[in-house]
Amino acid sequence: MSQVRVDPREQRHHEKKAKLVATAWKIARHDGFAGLTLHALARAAGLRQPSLYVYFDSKHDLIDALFADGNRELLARVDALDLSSEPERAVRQMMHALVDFCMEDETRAALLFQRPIPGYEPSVEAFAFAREFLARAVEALGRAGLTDPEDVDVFVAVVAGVVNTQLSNDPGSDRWTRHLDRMIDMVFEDSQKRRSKS
Amino acid sequence: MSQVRVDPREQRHHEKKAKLVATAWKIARHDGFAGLTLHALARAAGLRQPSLYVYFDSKHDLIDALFADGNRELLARVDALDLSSEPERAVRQMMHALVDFCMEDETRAALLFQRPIPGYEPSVEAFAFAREFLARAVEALGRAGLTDPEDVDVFVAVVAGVVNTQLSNDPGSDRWTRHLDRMIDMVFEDSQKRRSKS
DNA sequence: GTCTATACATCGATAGAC
DNA sequence: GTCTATCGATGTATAGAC
Repeated sequence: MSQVRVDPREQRHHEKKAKLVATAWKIARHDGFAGLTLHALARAAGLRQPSLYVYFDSKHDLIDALFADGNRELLARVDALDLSSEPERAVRQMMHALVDFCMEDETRAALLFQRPIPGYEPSVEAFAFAREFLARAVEALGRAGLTDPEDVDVFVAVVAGVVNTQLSNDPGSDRWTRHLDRMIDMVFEDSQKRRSKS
Repeated sequence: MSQVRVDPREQRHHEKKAKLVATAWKIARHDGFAGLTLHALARAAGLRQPSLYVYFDSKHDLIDALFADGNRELLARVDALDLSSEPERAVRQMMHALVDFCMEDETRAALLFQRPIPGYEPSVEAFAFAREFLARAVEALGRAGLTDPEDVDVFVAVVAGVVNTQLSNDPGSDRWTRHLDRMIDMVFEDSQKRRSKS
């Protein structure tokens, strides 16, 4: 982090790119991804549409920057947590952070966890952040004794179900998310029961 | 069902419309919803694009016909089931039918249960079929003793989680769907435990 | 790095003849 | 009911001057 990107030109470029990403989020939140066009972004940024190609190779490249940015933020959020030493509690903490993260910005959650943009597939680099978050979650689950890959799959499906159902059916309320702890406990108990059986 | 639509003109119109819907599904399955344009549909049907307006008022009206068609098929599928007299078993049967229905056609499932088309909102008439299916499911859950609305929400989130996770991450495999029975039982047991506690 | 100008491709929708 | 013709809007992307 010391010798990297000291070139002031590259620095300015990087900063402006970050500003454009922030502006793009603003537009997407306000008008949906359908409203996030290069013209709209340029207008909001006080630029002309072709000028954006200095910062993004293509529309998909812009979306990819948003995808990476969102996942980076999620990862930062999770890393900032003061995780409980009680493993199951730590898992609940982490999942609550995930749910809060999703609920505070539906648009961002949609980009990260659904496919709101036809034709866009995340690049491997952008996806690395998403994989990293999953790794943290799996790690936390492991500390809580939930190590069987099948149990992990079940856990993931349950949490994803809560988030997706809430976002799709009634974002803003807590009709489904309020059952998060109950559902997490449910999976843990089921996992324990299966372990004791075999 | 006897005096309705005997007019041969209306009959032909209705039949051709059904054919167009079938063709539209074919295109959407092959090229995604992004590839389903009025031009593409007309081409595949041996028509010119403006001619489609005889059958559909707009693009959204076409999508709505697909949405209704998919939900109608799902409802028919569930109604054709020979449900077990054992209530929990009947619920599992119904959910398996739902999962099979989703897995055999990702495109259709996406239209019914996600929002793959920006800007499209189902009409109330088209949505009636979806509500009807949900009603059948809730009915079956009730017969199995799962009547608490909160338990129903949990159940819905779990099943939706299985379907969505499978479709989003690895359609074609059964990595998540194979745990369907386990997860259903898990919710039932959790619900029973809560009932006995209170 | 930003601009003007423009190419190029769709797409949905309408008008009006047949 | 189907066609031709066409409009109008919108979007991404490129060329080239400054």
